[in-house]
Amino acid sequence: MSTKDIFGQFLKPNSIFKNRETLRSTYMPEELPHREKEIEQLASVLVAALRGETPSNIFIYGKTGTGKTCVTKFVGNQLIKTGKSLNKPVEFIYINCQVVDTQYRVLTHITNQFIKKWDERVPFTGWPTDEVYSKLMECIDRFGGAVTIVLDEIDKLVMKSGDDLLYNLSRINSDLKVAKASIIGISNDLRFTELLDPRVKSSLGEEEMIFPSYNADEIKDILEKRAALAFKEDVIAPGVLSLISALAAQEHGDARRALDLLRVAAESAERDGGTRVEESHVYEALERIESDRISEVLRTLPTQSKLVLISAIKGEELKGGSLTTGEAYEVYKQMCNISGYPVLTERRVTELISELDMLGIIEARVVSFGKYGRTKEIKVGSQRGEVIASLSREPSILELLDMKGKQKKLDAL
DNA sequence: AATCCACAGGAAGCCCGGGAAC
DNA sequence: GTTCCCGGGCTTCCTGTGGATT
Repeated sequence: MSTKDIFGQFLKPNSIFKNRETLRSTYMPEELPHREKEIEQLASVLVAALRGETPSNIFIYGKTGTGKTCVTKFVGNQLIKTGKSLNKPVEFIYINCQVVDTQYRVLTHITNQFIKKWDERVPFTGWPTDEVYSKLMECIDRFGGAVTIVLDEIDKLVMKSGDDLLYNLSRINSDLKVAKASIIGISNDLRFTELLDPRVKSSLGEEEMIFPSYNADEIKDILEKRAALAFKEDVIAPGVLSLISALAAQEHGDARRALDLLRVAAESAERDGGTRVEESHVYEALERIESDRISEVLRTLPTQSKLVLISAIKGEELKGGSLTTGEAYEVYKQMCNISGYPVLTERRVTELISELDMLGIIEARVVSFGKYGRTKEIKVGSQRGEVIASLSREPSILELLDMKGKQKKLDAL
């Protein structure tokens, strides 16, 4: 290549964006349309913090993309702001329990939020949990104000490590001498409270809020407001926003997904060098989002999970249909022997299969063949091609997929 | 109605690598 | 050093179960 300006060619032309960031899920808009009621309700509970009282604990439910996180953070920001202007000590701590996913980690995370103000820290491992808890109490009391702790995706944590953390946090106020604390739990699974100890349930569920899904009109409205911030004039072809809202409404009214679709569609329009986002770009985006998701998941998949996945693909191919757990395990064992990886137990492999199912890479559902047992029916779903393409980027894996003449062994099945 | 298959999936505990405190 | 913690991956052992077959 000559001295051509390689970046310039991408920088200069016809960017259709005015501000791309406004379409990202991290962006916090100044207003949240169709969530006024929820904001008000949440604020009416949390205002107690500004009066020096203890706000009630709250459970928030709603499907993904219904604005739970957004509304909570929004109100939290306002709370801090107002607290500052009134000179009231309030603290608002947000934790995503899918990322911070054990009792110990949540406690250290919260503690470190306070502690960093006075230059210490709790190590990420090493201390007994109750010591972290005591330290947390000490820190909150030293802070002395009202603390609101948000546990987002709380169902993930409870499913993984039980409700010990929630039990401890629910009696937090009786351990505090001067400060006050309240908990906001956010979940998209309505049934998860069934897993909780009744005491925890009643203590944390003092207030309950349910976020309804957006309908297509509301999503369209949200999109229009964001699009006005994100794009230059007349960039969106007519019908595009309606199409996206309709697609998102099909998926239980997921606003985040709608915004993603719009952003990715616009990006592919931009790449084409076009000046308008057309409906075709939306369909392109639909596929692109899915395939990006899959390759991202596969990239970070542990080797054993990959082996199980390949076994499912290969087994399906050999059998010409869906597999049972037992069949998949047989293929998996062969696969390990061939490639020299250690063979895990069937118990572990069923767990890996379930994980792959939850990641949406394969479909595994429990079926009963009556007298002939009860097992899981395993299918490498509609994204089969995408999965294989993604896996094939790794040479060592490619070898396994080809299975170079080793079918003989597998034919024995 | 009872049986019984082929697993599902819970519980406990091991081992390892991280670290703290003494 | 030793001894204590926590978490992740894993095994061992186990009880539970939907529904075709008996």
